[in-house]
Amino acid sequence: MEDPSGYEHFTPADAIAHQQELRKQISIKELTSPIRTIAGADVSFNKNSEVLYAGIVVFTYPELKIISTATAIAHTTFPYISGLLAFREVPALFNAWNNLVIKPDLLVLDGQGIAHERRMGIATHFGLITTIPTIGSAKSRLYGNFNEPADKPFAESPMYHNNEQVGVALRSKVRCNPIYISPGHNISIRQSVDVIRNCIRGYRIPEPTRQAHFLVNKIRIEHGDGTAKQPGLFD
DNA sequence: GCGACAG
DNA sequence: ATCTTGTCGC
Repeated sequence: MEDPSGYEHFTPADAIAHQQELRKQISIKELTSPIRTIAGADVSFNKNSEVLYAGIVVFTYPELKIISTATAIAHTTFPYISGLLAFREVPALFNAWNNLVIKPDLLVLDGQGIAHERRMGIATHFGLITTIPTIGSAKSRLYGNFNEPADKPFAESPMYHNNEQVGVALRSKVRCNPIYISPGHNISIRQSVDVIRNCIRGYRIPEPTRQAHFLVNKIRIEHGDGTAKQPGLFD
């Protein structure tokens, strides 16, 4: 398990080279051990602020009762660059992860897994450095072509790049845009979708991610970072 | 050159 | 991602 704390000084070229190196270790295969706990992770921040608020919420599975949470506040100067999200958010998430006393059997990240140009979405990246099985559940598409899934509960449509499937567009809620599911590491595509389906509780966003989102926004506001505005032109 | 572009 | 009120549709 390596330390992501050095990402701060990476250039975009360094980051891409690192992804090319890490991708060699990706394993997409059935998770055979039982899933008794699952967790959701998310990061919150103010636009144009270098402070990130990371949080992880652990649940029993498949009941989805919250049993534990952990947070971390971190600083970063790595900008948001499409395709390099992990280099901005993983260090903060890693700190929250280390603050978790009981590690879950599976972790859901807010972003892509292998549905990425180098198969290195944030879920895959986090799975590789922690060795924990991960699933990427994104609110919008980054990579992969697909047909619009039917407007029926849990309708699915595979996402491909050439002839390779990289994920699934899932209609988690009727009359809402689909969510994009892809395995991160140490789990299969089919299993990733089945687990996420079991985590949908009446909302478009799966419960682990939803609760993690509430948690990180709460600590951001508590920390007094809730209403920072654009730097005034005269102050 | 033009369009796309996780959070 | 965050800010932010109303408004259209089921």
